[in-house]
Amino acid sequence: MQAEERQKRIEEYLLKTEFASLDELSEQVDASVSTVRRDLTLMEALGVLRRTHGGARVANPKSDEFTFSARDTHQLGEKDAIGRACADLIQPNQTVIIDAGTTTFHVAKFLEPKSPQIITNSLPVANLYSATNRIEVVVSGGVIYPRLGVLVGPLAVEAFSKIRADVAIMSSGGISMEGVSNSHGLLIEIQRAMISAAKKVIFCLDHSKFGRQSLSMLCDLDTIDTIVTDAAAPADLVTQFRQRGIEVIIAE
Amino acid sequence: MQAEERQKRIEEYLLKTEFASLDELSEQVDASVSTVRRDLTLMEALGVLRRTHGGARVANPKSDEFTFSARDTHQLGEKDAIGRACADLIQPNQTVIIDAGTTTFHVAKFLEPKSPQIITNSLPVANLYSATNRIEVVVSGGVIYPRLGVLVGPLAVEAFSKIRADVAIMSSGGISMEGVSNSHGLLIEIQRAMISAAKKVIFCLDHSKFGRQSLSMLCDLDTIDTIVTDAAAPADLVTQFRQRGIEVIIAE
DNA sequence: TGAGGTTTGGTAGATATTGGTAGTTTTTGC
DNA sequence: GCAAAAACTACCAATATCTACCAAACCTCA
Repeated sequence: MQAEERQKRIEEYLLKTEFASLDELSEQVDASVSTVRRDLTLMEALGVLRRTHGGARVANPKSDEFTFSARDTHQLGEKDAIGRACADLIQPNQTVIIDAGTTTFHVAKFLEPKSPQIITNSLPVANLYSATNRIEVVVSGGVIYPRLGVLVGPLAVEAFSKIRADVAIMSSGGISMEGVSNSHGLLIEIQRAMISAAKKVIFCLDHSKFGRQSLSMLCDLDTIDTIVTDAAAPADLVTQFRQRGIEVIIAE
Repeated sequence: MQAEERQKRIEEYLLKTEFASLDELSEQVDASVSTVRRDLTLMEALGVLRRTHGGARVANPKSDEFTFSARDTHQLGEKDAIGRACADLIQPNQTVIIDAGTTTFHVAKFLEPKSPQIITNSLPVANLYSATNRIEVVVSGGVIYPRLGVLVGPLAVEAFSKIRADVAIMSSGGISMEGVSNSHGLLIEIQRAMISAAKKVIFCLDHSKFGRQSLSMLCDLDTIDTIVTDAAAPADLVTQFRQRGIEVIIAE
């Protein structure tokens, strides 16, 4: 790839994610870390972006667009690792449903090489691939849920009830032996539709979700095929989930 | 192959891909790398493209009405004025359909005070209000049309056929006495659905669209209630449109 | 047909870019 | 506040690409 093309892709990627680590960028543009470093130095001089320790962020963040993913530098490393590990589970050319949420967004970042067909109700995920034609992205309809950039409402539910997919990549507010729960009542109905549309159900949950229980139950453990989490997940719960026949993948 | 033919093909290829390596181009036009090199040097002198290390990129990436770019400053002033003038036509609490396109995007920017309900298939418009909860935005479903950030396909058409709105704010590639035309075939069907869903149809067209005719006809003049344009619109056409009973508003 | 010019494909040496690696600085975790 | 880990800088060797030039092929027109 040409230097300019690489730099443009870095810029576009940053506009979507607001912040990115060097490793992430080097993977995205398929170049060595050294090269990305040089690109960043150059682009910083041009005022396109600002370098930080370990990565870069956009110089003038589009104010509102990605509030949720932007502020989410919380547990960035874990979520990145979960994203990579989960993307590894996807076979090329599969049809993948991606739930809205910060963790699943990080999965979406690493899906491009698998060239899957993606179906989502998340605007950030949609934006991630709106410029490339390497991946077909289907967006469910719906009303924008303010601040989260999620499409909700009957249009969304309907969209997911009409389709079939190979995998659903989900996230939620908490998981315990009782099942998976989520705090946004509006999302539950859509998530259920996603789950029943997919042959395989993967939940991406960082360790902080373990043992937590939110307002409303989403589904019980039998629904889950695979859980992807990070190294800090409590070992006892992991063991119990495995005994229940759930594949648990510890990222990194 | 003739030199000219070769250069034309290089240009066309670049317009499609934006970047291309020498090897890629030499394969495309079936000539040696040396020849392509010479072509590129010549074409760079003519301002058609810019050489880069290892290849070339187009000098001014094409931006038709629908290619959306955050840094689109092309005729920014006019489009802004049109946006304001068009937003003035909207009554508070109306339901408004917003077509995809750069001009209509500028309308969307000024709609917030009217707190309308917005229905759109444009990702940029959706992003504009994804963070605020002062406006309800309904996004049609659909497949993302690469690079344009527009949702197309049956899901989109279906979404608009099921709804009713007060106003449709449209744009297109050209308008003449024969009617309104557009270059993207895929969008036509959706735009027709938008038009028939709305009680009132407003077209936002900067002066460069006047007298132009694109590939496919979208609708005839009788369909249009109002045209919003800028001061540089050709007076003769404006007069003729008015005689046909269309309200023409000159912004600024 | 053949001289004269032009275009083409290829090649050697010069130049630029890339990926990797020491050694230093910054950040992190306790 | 200290030690370990991560990231940065600066440099080097290995590629990749560029320029400039040459000979062969290809026109053109008398």
